[in-house]
Amino acid sequence: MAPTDPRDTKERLIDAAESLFGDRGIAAVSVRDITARAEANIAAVNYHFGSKDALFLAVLKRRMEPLNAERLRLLDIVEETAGGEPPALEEILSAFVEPTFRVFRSNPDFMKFVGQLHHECGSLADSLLATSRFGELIARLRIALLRALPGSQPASSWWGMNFLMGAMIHTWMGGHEIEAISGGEAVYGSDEIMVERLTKFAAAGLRAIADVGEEE
Amino acid sequence: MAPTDPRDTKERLIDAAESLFGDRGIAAVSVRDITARAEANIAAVNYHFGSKDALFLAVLKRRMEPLNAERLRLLDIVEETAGGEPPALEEILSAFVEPTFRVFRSNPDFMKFVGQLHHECGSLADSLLATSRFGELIARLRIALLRALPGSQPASSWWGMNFLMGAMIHTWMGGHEIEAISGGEAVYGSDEIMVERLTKFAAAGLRAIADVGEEE
DNA sequence: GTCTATAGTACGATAGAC
DNA sequence: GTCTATCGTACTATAGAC
Repeated sequence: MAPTDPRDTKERLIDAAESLFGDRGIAAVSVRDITARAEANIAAVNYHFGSKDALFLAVLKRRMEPLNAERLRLLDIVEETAGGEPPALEEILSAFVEPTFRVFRSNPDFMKFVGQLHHECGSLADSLLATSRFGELIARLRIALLRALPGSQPASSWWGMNFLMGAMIHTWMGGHEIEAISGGEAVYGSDEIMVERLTKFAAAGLRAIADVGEEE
Repeated sequence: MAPTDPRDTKERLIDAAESLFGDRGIAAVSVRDITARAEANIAAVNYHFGSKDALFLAVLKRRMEPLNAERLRLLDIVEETAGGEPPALEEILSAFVEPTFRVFRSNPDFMKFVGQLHHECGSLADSLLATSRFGELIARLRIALLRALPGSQPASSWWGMNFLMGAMIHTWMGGHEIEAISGGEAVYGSDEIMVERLTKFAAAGLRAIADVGEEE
């Protein structure tokens, strides 16, 4: 029987894998799950990608490359607009956060997949760092944060970035949960408001911990 | 051959499961992995617990029950000490955060396991909410936050709690990662400093988003 | 490029000897 | 309480027909 989705098998496999990886994690999804969802034959993953791991990398690269390129582009704009001055903390963080919520709106499964990846500690997590200019992005972000927080402890901005990443990942993965726990009081609302919440939260947090750990 | 660990098989199984669940997630760990690590027979999990799921619940309850009881106790103390006034935001958050870092020092695998649990969306995640007074803890925390942030948007404190949970989970699970990425600049340091960083970060963040989403 | 069939392995769980 | 042996199932990957 012909699949209901008209796109070619290779693309349907990436879509199916993205969706399942985001929902259940990478290790917990079988090739059979993926081919069933994609309405493809069991052998299709191996034919088109060679292995489950290679399919995983294809899923990661398809959206991560344009996503990180966009974040770097926004960082450029923020710094150019500010002239020689250090830009406001909120604007720097927004360049890092906002594009992910744009992807989240159109492809929530992908951002959940990235969240899963951050917490599946094995060798797979390293592929995130090695892929799609992620290391370059972190380095640029770090320099911008240090300029925006003159005199702060070097460790503080690292831990602040760590907290922001955690808050972001948890929001991608658990937004629904909070809506349920709160009995409807915490509504996701628009992306704009969520980005505003996250960037204001992290900017104020970074300023508050700038001197934690300082010698007396 | 006798196991090298002198404790009884049941306890060794819980220890082994906790450690493996924290490292790799729950779904990715097999009963065989657990019994091998515990130096027990393959049939031991079924004999002592009945199933892998029942062992999972035993791992969760063993430390989660005393942990949440301690968080509720600290919340009581913070509120009593403040008399009728609302306590400072930092102190409320510390009651929620500090005990987890005490457990993290002695049993890092357990807190990583809890982090894994929060992000493995299936039916297992619900067991966290249903276990060990977690719902009660969240409700108490929420009321305290609202009193400490008078006039704030109801949704804001929910999202702030969500961000704090994410930052905390990511720190349990990825502390090592940040130390590596930072090239040694972000050292974990003492629990006291990490708790101080997290509570100051979240308190300032909560104040900063208190009025986000307000009608004009 | 898509299918069937299957090799080879690992899984959770249980029965029954000791 | 611990062992061996095994059932029934699911897994990744591949070979070979069409």
